[in-house]
Amino acid sequence: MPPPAVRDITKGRRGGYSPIVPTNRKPRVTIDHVARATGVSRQTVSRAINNKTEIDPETRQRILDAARAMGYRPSRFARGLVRQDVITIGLVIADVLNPFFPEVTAGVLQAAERRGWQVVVYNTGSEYRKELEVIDMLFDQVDVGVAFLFHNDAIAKAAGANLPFILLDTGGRAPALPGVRIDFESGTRQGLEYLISRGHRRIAMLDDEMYLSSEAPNTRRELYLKVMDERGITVDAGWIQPAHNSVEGGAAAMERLLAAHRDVTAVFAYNDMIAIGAQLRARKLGLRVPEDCAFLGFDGLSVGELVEPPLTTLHIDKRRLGEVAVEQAALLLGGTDEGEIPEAVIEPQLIVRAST
Amino acid sequence: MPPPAVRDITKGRRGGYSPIVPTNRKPRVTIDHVARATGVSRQTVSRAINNKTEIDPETRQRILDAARAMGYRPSRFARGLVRQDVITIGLVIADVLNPFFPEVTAGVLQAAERRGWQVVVYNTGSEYRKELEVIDMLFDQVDVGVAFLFHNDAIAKAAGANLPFILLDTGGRAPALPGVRIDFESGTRQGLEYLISRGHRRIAMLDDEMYLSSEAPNTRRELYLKVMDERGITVDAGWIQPAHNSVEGGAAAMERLLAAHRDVTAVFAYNDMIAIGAQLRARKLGLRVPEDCAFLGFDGLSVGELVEPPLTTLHIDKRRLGEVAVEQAALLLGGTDEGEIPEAVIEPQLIVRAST
DNA sequence: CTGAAAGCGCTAACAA
DNA sequence: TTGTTAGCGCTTTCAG
Repeated sequence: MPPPAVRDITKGRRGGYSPIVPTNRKPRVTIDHVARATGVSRQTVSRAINNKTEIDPETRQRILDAARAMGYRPSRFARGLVRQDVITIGLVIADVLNPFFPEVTAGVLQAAERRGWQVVVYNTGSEYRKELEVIDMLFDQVDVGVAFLFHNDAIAKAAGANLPFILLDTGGRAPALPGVRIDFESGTRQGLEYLISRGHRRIAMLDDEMYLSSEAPNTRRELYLKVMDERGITVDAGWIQPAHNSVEGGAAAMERLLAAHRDVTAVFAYNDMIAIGAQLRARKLGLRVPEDCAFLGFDGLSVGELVEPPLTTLHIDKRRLGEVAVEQAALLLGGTDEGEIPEAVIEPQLIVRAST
Repeated sequence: MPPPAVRDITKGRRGGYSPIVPTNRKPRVTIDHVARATGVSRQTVSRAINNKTEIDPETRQRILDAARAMGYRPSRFARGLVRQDVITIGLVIADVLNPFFPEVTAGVLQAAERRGWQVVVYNTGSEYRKELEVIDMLFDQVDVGVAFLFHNDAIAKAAGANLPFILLDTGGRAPALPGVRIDFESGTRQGLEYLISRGHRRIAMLDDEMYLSSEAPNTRRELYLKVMDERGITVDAGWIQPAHNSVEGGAAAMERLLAAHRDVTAVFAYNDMIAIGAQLRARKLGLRVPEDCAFLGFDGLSVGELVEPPLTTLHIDKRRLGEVAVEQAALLLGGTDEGEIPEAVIEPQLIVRAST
């Protein structure tokens, strides 16, 4: 037998409705309480709360006052259960602190607001475990997932989860899920051809270190190799440096690159954050930008306009990316079959500034 | 009598379960469907879905397979109704695109995740109507609000809404609601005293234009006036320029300032974004920073480290701000009375970089 | 204008 | 191990 004494105390405290000693968790005020307190039926309370017309204005006011005084708040669960209308979208991003994602989020929030949808946000840090966990959460808590997923296992899990799902950046992987594709191939091509047209040949690449071991095809690095090859430029293996996806990561990678290959004349970075860090460090080490070394980013973050010199970049319309994803989610929820969702493509645009 | 024909057609389309022509909205698969399909009670299905122990492994698997095949997904509403455990916090921010807020959001998301809470995000743009609207949404959709609110009417509404509510930045207003206070007075004092100690006297202020008509006391502008007065420095009205809260706004304000008062030697900006825009424009107009004019920001955004010269700023621990707010929300939900919530204060810290 | 009945989809408690 | 019985709190018919 378990010791009942202890248990009873606990129960007593939680369940006790002592009007003097405030209990820890206040019991919920329900529509029935309000109905009883005002001497009407709960339907009438419901009418008052929901601003229905079929109700005596006086009664309504009386009920509203009482409800407010009692601290009544309708349960969203009970409500949602009966009128299945509130739609919640689960937005999964890698890192709120990377300016790329707030812009995507802005697009998602705007599109969602237009439709009266809610947006729950999850941050994964692109960690394997978190990505898998978050899919379970989505499954339980939202009507549709819109997600940046790095790991193939997570994508596979999402695909098998019986949950409407849209990928932000389907990224050349097998189209297990509908979503938006960012045309990195076009971007990479635009960027490198531009550099080459400006006379650069020894073009280094600072890659996101996470993609070193990636199973994903069509990474920016592979596209870089492909385009360089097409142009008949032999890439020295040392030109490619892995970088942590951050300003500091870009700086460190640049330092390593310069130690080994001081002769590169341009740097093609995985993204703007890495490019900015690299450029900053290069200048600190005495190089002139772009005369000694040019820098090309990828993303088109607005911070690129603020650094010295302003960063040339392959601009992605991140806001639109978020909006389009929500539109696709709407199609999915509207009953369109997963296979029928038209592929949306975001095409990067070269923006030339002073860093090249 | 209403014309029934039209109505009937509508009803027929929505309710028709034609197996050939897919209807627009597929009817929800419920636990009962799965139960019937597998020949067990719905309780058993529930056990299988929720990984309970009291169930034959074989039965469980059979049910799980069927559920998956049928596309069954438990309703979060029905579930929430019975086990009242999932807590959702409504995070209201002014602008996702201002780097200040993603940092706060990071703190909120992290603290929420630790507790297993959901976070729904709303963006108001500090618009009067949106702020008011969002409070209605919160009231309906979340368990507790954590919000940046600019307009006093919105704060008042939130205070009267019978919803647990925490303010991010209570900002010297009447303590209608618990929340975190950012100690702008301390920050302003640190910043201005530092500038004065460096010999500056003609210190301009670029204020957020939204606060021109604000009812809030203790704005950064008023604190600036107060400290300058304490130091015996007479402030020329023209030193104060309103700026749109953005880099471009800061730039425009700086240009106006220089047109009228080229003799100022330092600029105290409402925040980093404005400071960065101002500094950029000043340099473009030929001023040397900090020799001709020094710049001091407020926020401590990481972008301040990337500009040229790096920005001196009053750093606010935004991440901690978000975390603390969630901790206060937890107290509120735990039953602590609103008045008992201890005031949390975030103290800005002067970070000296090359812009001063 | 108001109330009674029914049920949204699920799980906790109790029986079998 | 499984099924039955009660709700969770609300809104939607349908009667009065």
